[in-house]
Amino acid sequence: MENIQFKKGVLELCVLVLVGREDLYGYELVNSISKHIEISEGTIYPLLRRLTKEGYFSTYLMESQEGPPRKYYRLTDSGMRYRDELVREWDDFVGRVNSIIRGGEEA
Amino acid sequence: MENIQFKKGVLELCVLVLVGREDLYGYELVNSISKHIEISEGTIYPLLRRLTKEGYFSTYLMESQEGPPRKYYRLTDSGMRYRDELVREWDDFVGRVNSIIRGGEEA
DNA sequence: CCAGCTACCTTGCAATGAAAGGTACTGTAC
DNA sequence: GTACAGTACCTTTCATTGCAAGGTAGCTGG
Repeated sequence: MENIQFKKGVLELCVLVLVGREDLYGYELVNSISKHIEISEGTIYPLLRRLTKEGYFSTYLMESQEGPPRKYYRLTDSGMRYRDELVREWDDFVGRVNSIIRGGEEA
Repeated sequence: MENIQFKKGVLELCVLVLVGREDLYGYELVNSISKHIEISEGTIYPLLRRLTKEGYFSTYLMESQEGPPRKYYRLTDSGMRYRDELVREWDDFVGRVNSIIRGGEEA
C-alpha cells in the first residue's frame, strides 16, 4: 500500500474507534494500526494532540516498568458521538465511491 | 457529506474510471461526479491537467452548439493500467480500514 | 557505561481539494 | 443591440493532513 492520500481523514476515524474500545497510549496505538495500515509516529502524536484539544479525548499518565511513563487516551462522550458520526460518514462515502466505480449506468 | 479528507486520492480514481467508460469533458465530469459526491470545478480541472501531464489521458477539442469548445479526455493504455491498479488498492484499503473499525479482536 | 528498546514530542515538507476569481462563447429576453 | 444566464474553460491562494527526520528521556542487559 503506497497511496498516502487514501489515508487522509481515515486515520482519525481509526484512532477514535480503537481508543473507544479501550484506553491506549500513543506508542501502542501506532503498533496496533501498523498491523493493518502503514503509519508513522510523526502522524499519530500530532493527531492525538489535536483530537484531545478538540475535546474528543481525555488523558492520564501511568508509570511503566519498560520505559518512560505512558500517556493514555480515553474517549470522551463527545468523542463517542463524533466517532459514530465518522463511521456513518465512512460507510456512506465508501458506498458512493463504489457506486461510481462499479455502477455502469449514469453518465 | 462534509468530510473533505475522505476524498483525497479517491477523486483521482473516480475520474480515471469515468473517463475510462467514455470520453468526457471537464464540465460534464464535474456534473457526473456531483451526483454522488460534492465536488467543485477548481478541483477537477487541475486534476485533469495533472493526469494528462502524467500520460494517463490524451485530449482533443470539439466544437459545441451550446458554448465554447469542449476539451475531451480519453484514457490512454497507461491510464487503464493505472486505473486498474488504483481500483485494486482502493478495495484493499477499504478492507483494511473495515477490519480495524469492525474487527474487535486484535488490540 | 552504552546499545537498544520503549515512549514521548516537534519541525519542516508534500500532496490535494476548495474557494474565489477570471476569460469567453451562445442564445434569449428586453 | 445589449444585458443576462448558462456553458465551458482556466488559475491562484489557502487549509488540512500524513510523513520524514530529528530530538529527549527512561529502563534493561551485556
